[in-house]
Amino acid sequence: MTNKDLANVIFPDIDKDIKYYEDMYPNRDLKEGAKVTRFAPSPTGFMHLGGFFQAIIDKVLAHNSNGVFYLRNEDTDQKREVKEAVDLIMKTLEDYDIVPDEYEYNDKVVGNYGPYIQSKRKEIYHTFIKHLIEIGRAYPCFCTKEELDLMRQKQEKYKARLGYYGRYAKCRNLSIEEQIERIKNGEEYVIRFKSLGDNEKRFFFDDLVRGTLNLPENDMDIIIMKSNDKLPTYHFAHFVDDYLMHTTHVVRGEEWLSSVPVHIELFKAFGVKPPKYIHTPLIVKRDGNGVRKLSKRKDPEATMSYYKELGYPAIAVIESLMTIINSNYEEWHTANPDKTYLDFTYSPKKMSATGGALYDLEKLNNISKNIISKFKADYLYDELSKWSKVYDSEFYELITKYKDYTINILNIEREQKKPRKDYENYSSIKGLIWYMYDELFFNEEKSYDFGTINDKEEIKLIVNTYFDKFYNKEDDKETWFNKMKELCDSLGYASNMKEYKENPDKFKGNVADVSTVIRVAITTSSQTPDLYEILKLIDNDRIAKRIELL
RNA sequence: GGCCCGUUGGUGAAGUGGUUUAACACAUAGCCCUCUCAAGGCUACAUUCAUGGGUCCGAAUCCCAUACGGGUCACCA
Repeated sequence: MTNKDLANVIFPDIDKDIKYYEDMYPNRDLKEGAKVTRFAPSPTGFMHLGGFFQAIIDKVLAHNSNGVFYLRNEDTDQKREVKEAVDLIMKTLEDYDIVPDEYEYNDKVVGNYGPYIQSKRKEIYHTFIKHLIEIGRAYPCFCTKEELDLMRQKQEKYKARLGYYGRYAKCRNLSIEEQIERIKNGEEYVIRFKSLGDNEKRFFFDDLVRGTLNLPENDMDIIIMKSNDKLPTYHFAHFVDDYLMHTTHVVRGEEWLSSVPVHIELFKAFGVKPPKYIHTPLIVKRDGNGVRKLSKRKDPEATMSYYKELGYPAIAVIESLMTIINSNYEEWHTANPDKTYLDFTYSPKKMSATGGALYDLEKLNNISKNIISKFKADYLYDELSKWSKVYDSEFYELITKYKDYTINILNIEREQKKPRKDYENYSSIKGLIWYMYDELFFNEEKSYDFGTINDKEEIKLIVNTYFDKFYNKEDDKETWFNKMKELCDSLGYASNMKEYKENPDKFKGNVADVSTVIRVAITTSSQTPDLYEILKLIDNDRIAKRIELL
């Protein structure tokens, strides 16, 4: 009895060999230096910000080197799989315009290195595992959960390293006869990798972010194939897929750093070169006095859908992530305003290796405000329309009914060298311009705060005098403002701020107080864009109705 | 507990032995401008790089120890 017999008992139907697949997936025809990256999420039902963060890096890396960025669905944990997860992942990548060069979705396969779904690659994994068994580097393990628990307890008691290795690996030395017999008896088993490593020995490993690391060799006989569905574990699938798909750069979270010795030994067992690794910092958030990993349950901002619901432009989210990816990004972007983030040369060495990057929503808001302020009004309108259609149907109907009017509102203080920056996302817009719509203005609970002037009669006097005697929709801005000053003079308010400051007692108030009254009377808010523009957009009869409410 | 990674301001961080009196950006505060707000302009914000020791003429930068934070040790990825 030989290992070959064992391999045939375990995989009687596998008739291909490694070479077959190596020939099937030859080296990619790319120019020197082209990087092949992949986004490899497991479909568990939501898209984590951290995964997206990695996808951006993958995309930038591939784009910059004329390489390939592909999507691989890591669905080997069928227990955790959520059906719609794949749709969500694809949709998110589409929303952010980072659709991979190669992927598999809804029976559509793009690219020559598929299948890109791990559950469809079973035969390939089995072929590689069979090879390992044949050369004596993998074996069936019959240990039950209870036995493993017992082993762990023993290890804890004697303060030994935890895990299945060395003398604790009791199935590694079973005779082939016994192995075959137990399999034929229908015993449950997993396949373990037979490690040749020595935990006392160390080797050097280059992580592109952290530099050269000195790590202990792996000596764990890790599970490479699970018992129930015969699918590989992450470690083994990582080796097979990234080898066959010719990934050059693996971008993954730093939680994988401690598995590096395992992965290196796997590549070594097949005599092939491992890819380069970029272990990214985890994205954390402040929690009391400490920081912790962003959690999908506690932190809404951990999920990509959060940004969509609030209506952040996709590019704003990407840009804010870019500032974490490489902090010289902003400087670069200011120096190269016409380029996009895809043109930026990402350098892993410059990436912070700090325990965790704190994702800062304030920063996002700032970036987003700047980006939205540069949109043309009709583009903003289209985006707002798309967003509100899904998340605020009432507002959607309103802006659809008054499309041109809405565009005009959005255009206030926009067509200028330094456009106004007050919309941080689409969901905040309604709260800032609601008063422009009579449907909202006359139906919402309102409270007026006129600032320094609060005598009712005085307020009415100011407003009535202004609209009866001074206001004219045809006026240009300068005339308009001069009339505002005339109004002040006629009612005993200072039209000149300097004069007022020098001699406040001589006046009832100043031009700022008066314009605030008019502003609030029409909008209820003292914080609005340019009053002149606002008044221009509201017809006189609508203005009259608003004055009646005072 | 073993192993691994990390520790510069409120935040992201630049910085790899002297050009650092520690960049840039966000946030915060103040002033200016101003019909409001936003924007913009100006100014302030780490005498110090977790702590302690060492090497050196010179250290945030190199070495050692300690502390603290994180990761990992699953038939999850």
